[in-house]
Amino acid sequence: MLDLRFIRQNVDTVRKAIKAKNEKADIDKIIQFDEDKRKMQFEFDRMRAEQNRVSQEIPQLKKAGRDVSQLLADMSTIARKIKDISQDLLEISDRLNSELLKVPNIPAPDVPVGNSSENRLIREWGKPKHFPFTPRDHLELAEMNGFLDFKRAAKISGSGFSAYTDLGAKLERSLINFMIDFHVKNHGYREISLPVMVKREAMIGTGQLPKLEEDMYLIEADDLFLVPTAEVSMTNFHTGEIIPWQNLPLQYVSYSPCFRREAGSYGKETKGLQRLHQFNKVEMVRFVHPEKSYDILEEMVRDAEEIIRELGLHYRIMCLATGDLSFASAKTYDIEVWSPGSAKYLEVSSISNFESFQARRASLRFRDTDDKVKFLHTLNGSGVATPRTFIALLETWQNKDGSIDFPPCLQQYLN
RNA sequence: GGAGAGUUGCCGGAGCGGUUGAACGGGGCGGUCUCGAAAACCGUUGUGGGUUUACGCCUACCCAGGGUUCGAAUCCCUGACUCUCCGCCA
Repeated sequence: MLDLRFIRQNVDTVRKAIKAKNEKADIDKIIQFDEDKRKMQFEFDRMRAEQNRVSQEIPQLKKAGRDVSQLLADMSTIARKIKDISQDLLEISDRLNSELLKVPNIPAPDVPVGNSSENRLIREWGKPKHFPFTPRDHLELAEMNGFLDFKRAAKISGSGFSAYTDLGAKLERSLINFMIDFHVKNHGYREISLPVMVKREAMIGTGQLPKLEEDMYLIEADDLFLVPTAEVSMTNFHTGEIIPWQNLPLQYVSYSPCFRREAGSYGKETKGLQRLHQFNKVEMVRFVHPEKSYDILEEMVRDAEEIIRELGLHYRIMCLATGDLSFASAKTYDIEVWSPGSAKYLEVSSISNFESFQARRASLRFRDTDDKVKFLHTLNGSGVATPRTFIALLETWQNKDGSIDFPPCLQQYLN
């Protein structure tokens, strides 16, 4: 959510951002509602002051033996008016707020403008591995090694679900353990494990709602959502708190299953592990001082890429263009690993700076050195998602006979 | 699922329907004292909104939403959450 005062003073900037992100928030409505609301608030305050003043006089007049019946009658009228106004005030606040929740975050100034074709290559590591034979894709390799069983997964849950079997299951678990341990040991994150079912407010807090309700799994009986990423639970972990600046940054790493309905994306990348309704991911979240968030964004990219390097995978880093940015993000880097089997890059990590956008929605504040309470900045990044990493790992480390070698960093977990 | 208890400021803990933004205690911060520290003493210590060049002033907020009243932290209703016990269960 953006600061209303900011919107008021930077209408054009906000309009541009809405357009760049292909969103449809109504700024004119917001400006109008805001104006109406402040007018009502002023009127309400004025009448309330009057009411408070007289209400304090009444007992004194009574004590002095004066007749207050006329006064009481007058006040009764005022009380009714106040009730009417506060009703209107509530209504306009609701309308303003729900409109405000539709306004996306503003892209950072150095983000390329345009759709995904404008995504900017930042750097790459390694190069596509050359094989002296035709590399197999992960499905074939998984089949040969008995790592996956999609048919049976479908029996249980339908399409879009995976089953890892035997060494495949252990490999996936090893990936998760390796990543978490690595981030804790080398990058100073605290490991946490949080609920994967969350309240509606939490989903609004991080910005999935109201926009993406269609893509979320909802448990209607309890109005709880299955998280599409651990980001939701982690970012809302400190909701409503005012954190002393000395305690910043706070940085957490957590593994969680992620649930996505992927409504409307059927037929896209549906093969194997590429796009699933449920998958596992290690996620990093940081709560930081606003002045440092962009440095930390770079730092988090390095945190994530180190993992992939340890796994011996070729990758590249892209800076997403405005049209490809998520609703809540100001700037996002994607890390894409090379899949020799399909000869293309697969997104395994997305690292974003949300600036104060989520902080404002979820009420995440800190007390700065000047003793003022301010919104902090939040960032998150996958560190990283397991299915596509699993794909690239099998395909990159395959041998001619279909057997797989494993990178050294996983040995201790696999043995 | 059944039965009860609770939700007040940074924390503990009061609070007859009318100067209660909230007693009292603790903590924090500032000061006096001290070579320094401790102790003692004094002062201060919430978050939004509106208005003002500024000091300030007004307003809202004692879990949330309604209601009663001229006036509600205080009375009534509904809901959320927490806790205890019973049942059930991984």
